[in-house]
Amino acid sequence: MTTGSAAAAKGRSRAGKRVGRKSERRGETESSREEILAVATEEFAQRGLSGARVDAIAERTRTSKRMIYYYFESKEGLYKAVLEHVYSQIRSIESHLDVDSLAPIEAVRRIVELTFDYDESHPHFISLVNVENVNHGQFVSKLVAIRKRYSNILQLMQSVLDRGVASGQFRADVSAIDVRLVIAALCFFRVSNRYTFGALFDCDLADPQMRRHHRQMIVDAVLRFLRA
Amino acid sequence: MTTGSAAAAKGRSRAGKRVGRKSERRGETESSREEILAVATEEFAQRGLSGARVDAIAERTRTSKRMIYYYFESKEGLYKAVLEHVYSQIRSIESHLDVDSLAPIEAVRRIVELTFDYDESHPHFISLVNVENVNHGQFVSKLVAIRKRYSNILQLMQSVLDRGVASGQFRADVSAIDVRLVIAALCFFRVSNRYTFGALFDCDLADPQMRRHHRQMIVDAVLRFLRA
DNA sequence: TGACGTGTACGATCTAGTTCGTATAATTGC
DNA sequence: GCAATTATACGAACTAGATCGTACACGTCA
Repeated sequence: MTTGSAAAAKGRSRAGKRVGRKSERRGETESSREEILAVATEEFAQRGLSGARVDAIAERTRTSKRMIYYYFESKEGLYKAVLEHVYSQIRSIESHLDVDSLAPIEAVRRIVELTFDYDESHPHFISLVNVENVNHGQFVSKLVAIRKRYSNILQLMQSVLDRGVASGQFRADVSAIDVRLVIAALCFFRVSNRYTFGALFDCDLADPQMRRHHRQMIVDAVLRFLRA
Repeated sequence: MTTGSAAAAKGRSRAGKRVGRKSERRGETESSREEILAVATEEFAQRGLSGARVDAIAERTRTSKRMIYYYFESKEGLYKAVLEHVYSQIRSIESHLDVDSLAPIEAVRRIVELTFDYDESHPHFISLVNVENVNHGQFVSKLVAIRKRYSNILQLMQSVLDRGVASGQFRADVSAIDVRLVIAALCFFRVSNRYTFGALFDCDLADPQMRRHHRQMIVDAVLRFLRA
């Protein structure tokens, strides 16, 4: 078991190094490990942790099931890696944006738009978060690196709020976490519940026109929520 | 297969009749069918469609696996029944409420509060909707009876909006579906994402104080969203 | 007697994980 | 500089156990 971990860890760095060489040989940019991860992301997002089949993942890669266990040790290990990967890709959306250089209202608008666009263009991420919640979040809670990043997001949000309150544009009785919740809920729900909401209310949330409309609407809703 | 369906259909009405008798005999109100449905609801909500185990469901009832297949034909059939059951329990929340007798703002407030309270007290429902969305809503789309009810909800909402616009309290450029989306998103997300959101932002959304705070906050957010 | 309701035991299949073995590249010893 | 050894990357086939579903019972009530 200990040897197993060590082997996997080594394999990881090796796989990293390998990219260049192998890509020359095969004319591909993806190492086996990365390919497995990409396919597994889709599979877990579409079928859930228990619904995903290791064999199905293996078949869709150019490599074999053996390699999944070689690199990730177990189905659960692969799932964890997928989760960590998609969460780390967000890279604290806010930190890509120099919110401090924007006026509070403009900063909030940009944060909402970024969140909206990210969620809309990453349905796999949304789906995986859903899967994780169905599983009572057993695995997210262990992603310490990710959690740290999220606390930064809150701090950034808080600074924007503080400036808005100081300038008299925002009300003072809203916390950063509240705003995050409102923004996340409005952006996330559209994507996560597109199938049930779409079916029950007979509308297509993926329609570009609807999407544009809701993008504006959510920005507006959040600003109204914050306005003094 | 046709006979199978017929048997199940008969079984259903039979089971219905049986309730009284059996409850006298065993001193219980639940028929086998209802007991299976209740246990399955929990199981599917906690583990998803593929994660749920028929044997596990059977073990948790006072009856056997045979009866699951007797009444529901298959695991999928049981899942469909569970979904239909939880969706029909909502019974169009709004229709329980005589919105027409309330002033527009008050009507919206009550609708939000009802939605909030329903979602908070039915985490299994939320979880099942999640499961269904991970599965691309293959089954909701077939629940025609449910879909009809939801279109009524929209009509009720529209009438409230119309009155609000007429009285000058609400703005005119918001559709019933938009409001439904905003309300649903804000109420649903708190419950559906309580594990991931809680872990990442290090807070407990189930905390009663937090819940009370958010209940008020969401009402407020929706009203601010609608205000002319 | 015959339809309904129920339990037990079993089978066919699926699936996570493993075993054994190979090829290629890296490293070491001389 | 080259042979020997070792480590990494990979594949095919297999196994043990899980899991859905069924065959065949038996009882019970009208």
